Amino acid sequence: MTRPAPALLKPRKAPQQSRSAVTIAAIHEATIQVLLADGVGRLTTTRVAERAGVSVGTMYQYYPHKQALLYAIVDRQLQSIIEAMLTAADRLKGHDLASLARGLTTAWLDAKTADMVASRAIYGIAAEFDLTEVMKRTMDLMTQVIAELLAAAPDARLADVHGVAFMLMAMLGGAVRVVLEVQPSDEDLDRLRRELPRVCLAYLLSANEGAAG
Amino acid sequence: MTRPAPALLKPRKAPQQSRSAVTIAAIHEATIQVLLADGVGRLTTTRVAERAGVSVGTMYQYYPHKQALLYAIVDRQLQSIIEAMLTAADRLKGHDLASLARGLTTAWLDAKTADMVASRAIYGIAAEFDLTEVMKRTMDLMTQVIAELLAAAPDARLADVHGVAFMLMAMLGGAVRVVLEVQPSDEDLDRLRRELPRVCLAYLLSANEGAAG
DNA sequence: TCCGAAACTGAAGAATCCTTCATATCCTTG
DNA sequence: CAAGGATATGAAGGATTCTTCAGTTTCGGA
Repeated sequence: MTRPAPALLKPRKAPQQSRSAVTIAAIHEATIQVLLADGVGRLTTTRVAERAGVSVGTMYQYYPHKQALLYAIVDRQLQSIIEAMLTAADRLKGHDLASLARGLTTAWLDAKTADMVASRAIYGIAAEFDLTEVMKRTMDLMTQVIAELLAAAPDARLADVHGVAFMLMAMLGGAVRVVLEVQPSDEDLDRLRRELPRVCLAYLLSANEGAAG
Repeated sequence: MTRPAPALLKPRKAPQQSRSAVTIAAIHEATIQVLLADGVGRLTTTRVAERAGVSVGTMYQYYPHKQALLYAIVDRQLQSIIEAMLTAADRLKGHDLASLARGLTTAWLDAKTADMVASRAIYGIAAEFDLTEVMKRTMDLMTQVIAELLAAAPDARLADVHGVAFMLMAMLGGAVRVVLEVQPSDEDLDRLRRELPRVCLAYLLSANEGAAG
């Protein structure tokens, strides 16, 4: 998508006193709330400020424009997920396919549901401006990480490691996304948590067999 | 999400002369183009009219407001997908799990990629206002259809047919979505087409075994 | 306690955007 | 071919939204 201009997406200034940190947190929280309650279309600076209990001007003290605020929120969430996955990857390195299937799905679900509200809110802005770009980069990184795990698995004999990692990432990311997006019931979440590892493992074993010499 | 008001989402009037049909088609096409080129945020009535080569007023002759236009486009695409899937389901009824895995993924991918541009565009507005509602209903319907197919498969011995159908739908819908959303390369699409059936089949067999008496 | 910096305020300007409607043009049918 | 409905136009009103900035309040250190 050829969007407006990259613009300056960085925060305007960092908080120095503790009260401003509180303010920023309130703004973030308010943004997510408005996002979930009213949708992107009705996410206005005024509404966010109002719900955060601050004035509009305050927001503009930390972010040069609305986009920068949204970007900050998405970035924070993505970073948190990346971090969680990298930690999990570190722990899972060298484990067999079964452990990987279980470990990866658990880590992904944990990361996404830890702050489920934020996750759901973010799906809403993903389409806006150039967030696709950021999300694509994140997915590529995750795919890379998964590929390395697969390569290091003792019982793995995969012909196309990267291809399998790609599919795994698409399934994980996609399935969790569509489920979370529609305000899932507890039953739905349970099912996801129970079946997703099975899906991944079944696929891994199938791909492994198919490529066995 | 508590959104504005359901509003009247139906078209204002139906075309009677052939030229108006052409106009409507042009408006639809333009909407999708603007959506992909500029994103939801910059999708304005003026821009759409301009690209369609008509005046703004013309659009308001067929749709009471912008939302109705977007709704019409989403609805058309969803209906087309539903129809394709129902046709496929009809053909696949009574087939075994392997055929179902192959048939369902192929049908889904065909439906989504037939008008890939429209599909991608729609992912962008999905988050907006009450489209989540419509999409959820569509997904529920599809899940139901898949469940019936699974129940009718001769080699199926699934304990929780609905649960498996739910997962299958989440995987299909989700995986295809995340891949299409990021302007996939031909290689990505090939991979999806090649591996997705394998994923589904592997899962079905695994679930079938796990539940065998 | 007092002062300078940090943080906050919110009215108002500027920019969009949605929608209407009076008017003009194009078909079709009798 | 003339009349009447169907279709198209686009300037303008009304509403919303983003962003700024001059002025006020609060905090922290001296």
